[in-house]
Amino acid sequence: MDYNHKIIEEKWQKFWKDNKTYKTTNESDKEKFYVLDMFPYPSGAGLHVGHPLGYIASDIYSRFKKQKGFNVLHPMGYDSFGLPAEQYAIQTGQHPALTTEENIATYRRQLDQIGFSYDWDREVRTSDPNYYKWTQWIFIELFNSYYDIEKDKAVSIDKLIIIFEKKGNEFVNACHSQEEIFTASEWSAMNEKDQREILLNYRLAYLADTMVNWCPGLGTVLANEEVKEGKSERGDFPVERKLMRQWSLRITAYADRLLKDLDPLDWTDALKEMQRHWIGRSQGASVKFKIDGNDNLIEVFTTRPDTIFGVTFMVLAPENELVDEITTADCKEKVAAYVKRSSARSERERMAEVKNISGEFTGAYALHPFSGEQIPIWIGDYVLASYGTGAVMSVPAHDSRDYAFAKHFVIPIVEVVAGGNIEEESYDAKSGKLINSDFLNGLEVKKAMKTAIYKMEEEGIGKGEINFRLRDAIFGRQRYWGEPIPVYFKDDIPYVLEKSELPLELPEIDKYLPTEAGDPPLGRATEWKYKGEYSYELSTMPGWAGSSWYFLRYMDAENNNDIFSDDATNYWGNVDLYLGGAEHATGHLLYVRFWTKFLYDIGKISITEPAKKLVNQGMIQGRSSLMYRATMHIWSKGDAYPPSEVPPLFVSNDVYKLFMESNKVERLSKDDEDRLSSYKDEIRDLEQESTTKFRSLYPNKSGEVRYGTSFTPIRVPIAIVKNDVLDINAFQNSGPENKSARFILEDGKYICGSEVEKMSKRWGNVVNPDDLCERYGADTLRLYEMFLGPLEQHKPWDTNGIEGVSKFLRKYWRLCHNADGEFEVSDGEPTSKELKSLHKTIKKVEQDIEKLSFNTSVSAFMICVNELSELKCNNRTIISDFTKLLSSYAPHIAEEVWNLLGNTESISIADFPAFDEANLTEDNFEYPVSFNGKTRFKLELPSNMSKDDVEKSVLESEESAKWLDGKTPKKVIVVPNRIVNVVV
RNA sequence: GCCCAGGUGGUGGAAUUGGUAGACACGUUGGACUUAAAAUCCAAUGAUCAUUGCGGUCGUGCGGGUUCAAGUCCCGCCCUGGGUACCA
Repeated sequence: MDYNHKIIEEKWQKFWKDNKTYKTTNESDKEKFYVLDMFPYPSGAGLHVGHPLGYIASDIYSRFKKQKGFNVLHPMGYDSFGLPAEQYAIQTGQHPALTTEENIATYRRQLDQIGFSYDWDREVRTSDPNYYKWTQWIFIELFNSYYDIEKDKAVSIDKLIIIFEKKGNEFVNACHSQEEIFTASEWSAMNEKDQREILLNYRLAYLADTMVNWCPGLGTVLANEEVKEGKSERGDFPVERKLMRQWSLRITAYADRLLKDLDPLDWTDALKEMQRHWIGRSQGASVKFKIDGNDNLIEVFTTRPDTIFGVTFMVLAPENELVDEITTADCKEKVAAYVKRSSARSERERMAEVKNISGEFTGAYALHPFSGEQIPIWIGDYVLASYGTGAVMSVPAHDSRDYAFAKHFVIPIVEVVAGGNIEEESYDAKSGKLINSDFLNGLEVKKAMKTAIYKMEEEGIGKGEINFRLRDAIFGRQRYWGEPIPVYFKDDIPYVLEKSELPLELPEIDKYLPTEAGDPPLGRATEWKYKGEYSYELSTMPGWAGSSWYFLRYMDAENNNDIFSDDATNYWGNVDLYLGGAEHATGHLLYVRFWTKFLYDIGKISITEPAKKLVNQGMIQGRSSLMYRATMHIWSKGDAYPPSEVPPLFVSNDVYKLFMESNKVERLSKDDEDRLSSYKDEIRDLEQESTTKFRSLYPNKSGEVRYGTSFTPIRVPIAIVKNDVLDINAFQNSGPENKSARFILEDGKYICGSEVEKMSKRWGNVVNPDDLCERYGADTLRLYEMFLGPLEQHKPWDTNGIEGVSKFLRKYWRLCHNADGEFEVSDGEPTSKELKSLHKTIKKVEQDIEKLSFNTSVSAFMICVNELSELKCNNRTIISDFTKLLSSYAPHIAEEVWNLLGNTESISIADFPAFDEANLTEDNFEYPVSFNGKTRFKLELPSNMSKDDVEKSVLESEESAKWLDGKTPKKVIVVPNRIVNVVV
């Protein structure tokens, strides 16, 4: 029988399913290994060829690890809450659960046909109440915890209450947003409502009035990382800032740990750098400035306390609360106008106007903490209300933004660090000696910083401080299709549900839109009340809630009594290899690290990081095909021909290029000139032809058809293009307007141009894995996706190349099948050549998989099969070992051959073939001999020959004489079994 | 602007980490088999000069440098892709 992928793949997929071949247990003597894919959001479009790339890589890796004797956990599930299903529900009225269910079924079918070794018994879906019950459970834990800075961990809120009862909050060292200080007796005197209100300022999940990113287009708030350049990441709707009472998670409490623990992780530097930047730790000091004639203080954060004597003005954010209070009467009007103007501008506009310097003087003065000098207080857009205290001390000599501001408004600039030229620009570097700075004079910047902070602390002016760019994460979404937040309100105060009351399930609603009163969609469920009495929280959790801990649930997915068992998490530990897209760098990957640390703090798990090693697979881009359409004119004195009937003219790629070239360069080569003029003739002929035709069709109209020589690239569906050659027939049948199309061809073919861009329906360049599985089979698809190039790299998809790997599999099949298509292997000892070929491959493939270099191992397979074919090898041992080697890449064909070899068990439990160096030793080595670094000839010599003998043999060889040309070599370099270089 | 990643044939990409640049494939061209096609197999394929042949020269984004030897290391640029954006 010829290699028939359809029969074979169906057969083994059924076998794996029936026999639960890939079931993983939590009890094993073997060492564990956890390979995780970032789970997909099941979109309606299904998978395109780019999605499975990472899944195939991780599948090969898992199967390989299994072969090497590990107990491998390799699960899959769905991030099934999310906006698209809800948007679809709004449009169609169809319940998102139904759409999601259908989409998941499609995904599953597509995944199954590629032959993955997932243990499907561990599947999770974030939208399944059995799963989100535990997401809610974690929320309750967060609500019931605060962050103790001294212990540097989350602690039960009950402990905090005890402290309040004993000592009040003055000495509590916790992460909080509580401003007032109270004593123990004051606490005890408070009613429950006030107490609970205060506790909210300490909880890790808290409700507070916060500036949020409000997206009217989606009708919900978004977290910072869901906003890209002022627009929503999903849907690309504008986002505005708005003050709202919202649920947030106090991720900032973990900022330091999130930063510190990054170092030892085996993640790419780029990714770690992105996280570091996102967390944005800066060290400096907070300094208090008195205001002249006002009791308030302006507190600022600065990273340059050393430049304190260079402060010549202060700038407050327009939103700063102090603005109103300190502005003098004569400045009121202008300041108010400025505040109004900047508040009206969206975040996006503000960003776009970075270069525009704007601001307004408040009329008020601050007093320099050391010199007591008056410092004017300004307000300005460039100071952000959301960072630090929303106020800065401006040191124009040593900060480029302050410099620009000072220059613009003509404010004095005082140099305090020597080394730059402040006439020209600010000197921002953190090196040089202090000048004009009283007690800091003569100190180096670093020393000056310490001294300044010391003095500030001594005099109670300020203190050393660390600031983070990271903001607390907004946790509520005014949406339906997400986890309900397990909270109800009594007297406007939030209470969490008892854990025994979970899950709090999503209620049914009539429409997936906000209520008339403007409440989120859950407000439509009017009967939905806690104990039939208290209102539930109406917003739901964001998309990343469920994905922040799913890797743990896989370890014990079927546990009904607990979120997961200690045994399971202790056994599986961290994810050993986590594979997914780089787009999750600051969203998902930061949150999953945060929740992992929190679960560690409360003693649920014993790891502090989710994944030891993380790899981002590159995106597979689409390759769009382009046609070039000539501009068309109708020249007419009177009544013209209807333009819609003039046939469009398309020119082939080469023709297009030639025309473009002729516009760019002054002179074309003779050859090109000739071709160009022949194309021009062709265009003229077509114009003539059309004109003649129109004259006869429309005898009453006058005119001429002309085609211009400027061209518009038009995308054409890749389905009607093969190897860049357009199927002209198919194109003409693709639409009425194309029916009459004219072409200027090259060699009788229309060659399309191409462009690499995102794979998308819009560009007609989507390639579906279903078609490829049907035509070539899953094994071929798997191999080809890997063959395409390095895993991490972005690369364009080009279906043409798939023939190569398809040929390879058929060649491998033929190795163990005779001319009649019958399975046939020979017994007996393999030859040394055969062994050499095999073992070379074993070594290479093993090394390659370990370093995730899958593309090169596919080449190695091809080389091996080419060699074995050459040797006409069908030796049982060789075929058997090679099959084991191949099985992680092409599991179906490997199972089949394995079975034909007489094995009854699945190949997935067979060991990885053992490598024996002895098979690779060579008697001779063919030395490349170079003269002055240029390879001139090759010389075969025994591999154990000494350096001196090699040198001698080389110099004595006939060929050398020619290159030495009678001269004596200056130097001869011999690298044993590598190279010989003669310097003349 | 800043921070990453990357520039190698017509194309995707290899290169034992300083040691034969272009493996392996695609594509193209020519050939074999066939009534024909498909499939399969064989050969050529970086550029250029020369050609009867041997062959020569150039060549890993650009310009320098280190070295017996550089795609690989160092210095200075250019370009492409990604991230980020007044973070005090």
